[in-house]
Amino acid sequence: MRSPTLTEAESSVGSGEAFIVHAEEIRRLILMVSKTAIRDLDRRLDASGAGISGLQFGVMRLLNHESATISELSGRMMLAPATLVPVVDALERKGFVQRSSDPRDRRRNPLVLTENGLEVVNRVHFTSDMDSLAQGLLNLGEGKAQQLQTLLYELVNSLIADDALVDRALAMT
Amino acid sequence: MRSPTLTEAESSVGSGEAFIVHAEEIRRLILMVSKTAIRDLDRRLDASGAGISGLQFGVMRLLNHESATISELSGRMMLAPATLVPVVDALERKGFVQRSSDPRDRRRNPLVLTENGLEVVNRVHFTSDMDSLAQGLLNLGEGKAQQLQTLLYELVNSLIADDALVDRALAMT
DNA sequence: TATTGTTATACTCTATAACTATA
DNA sequence: TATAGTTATAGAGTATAACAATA
Repeated sequence: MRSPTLTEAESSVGSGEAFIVHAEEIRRLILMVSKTAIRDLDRRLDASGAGISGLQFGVMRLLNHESATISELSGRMMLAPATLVPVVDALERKGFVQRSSDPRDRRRNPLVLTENGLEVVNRVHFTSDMDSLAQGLLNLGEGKAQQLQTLLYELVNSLIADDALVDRALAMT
Repeated sequence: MRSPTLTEAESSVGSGEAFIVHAEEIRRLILMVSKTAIRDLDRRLDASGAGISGLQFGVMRLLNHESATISELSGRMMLAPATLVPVVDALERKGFVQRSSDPRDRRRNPLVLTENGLEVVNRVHFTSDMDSLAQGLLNLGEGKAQQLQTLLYELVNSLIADDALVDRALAMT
């Protein structure tokens, strides 16, 4: 039971069925890996005692590279700006992030890490060698890990070609 | 700034640094792809008019293969049993799923799809050729899509070796 | 004692709509 | 008109703890 509409790409290649099968299986595998990765980070954040969530940590990590506004973060993380307001509120309450202001455009409130925030970002990592994902890649071997990374990179770039929303998404929780 | 503890695997290979870098990047890419896949399904479910969420659909899809209890589903989906209770409640309210009983073990309540539920599962698919992911794989080409699938499969099996929780996770939202 | 299903509860993640201030 | 940030609100997803029924 297929969708009756054929895309140009599908009809030009003529093997849409195979790709659906791939997509379904790849989807399943990717979701399993990502659930594992999210749980890895949550577990490590719990152990760190910093008292922050994965999303809060994702924001701090982006701010570690460069200051950014809520709008800019929302673009990079594929989230609605309103979603980030309580996240930033919490980080400010905990003293890890501060809202600053831009004299040249007073609508903007660039966020900056405090010293405490910096300390947390440097202490807790997104990925540690103890994580299931890192261990899994270790089991896989260097060559295959490299191959996988390359293929995923190409896939994401292919997604970008089709999907404006992924466009500026450079980092995520 | 590394974790001071070395795992056996890491010290035996002696290149933990490289794997951390891989893991960090692969983590990022995988999360982007999975966010895209989840959004694909949500969009399709909205369009289908069935009025169900991704998680609800995931449950129905597992029941399409064979009847299962909440406990069994929670194992396969890596979720707490309590998480699934309101999900099943909603599906039962909508008339897509029914709780039955097992005379041989009266603690168990195997879930079964109703006729309406069956219709929904067969009409809406997890993945369609219109999805960003399917399109991305199409752009990637058959050979690379196959390679990617194989590598992900090996990775998940490597995860399983390290992580009992992923063990029975055969399907996810 | 252990397991299945459940209730109660709470927290995180997420979005939409409507608003204020600024451009 | 458009953008940045916000408030209000709502809903989905998730977990833990404690309990009843059953094994």
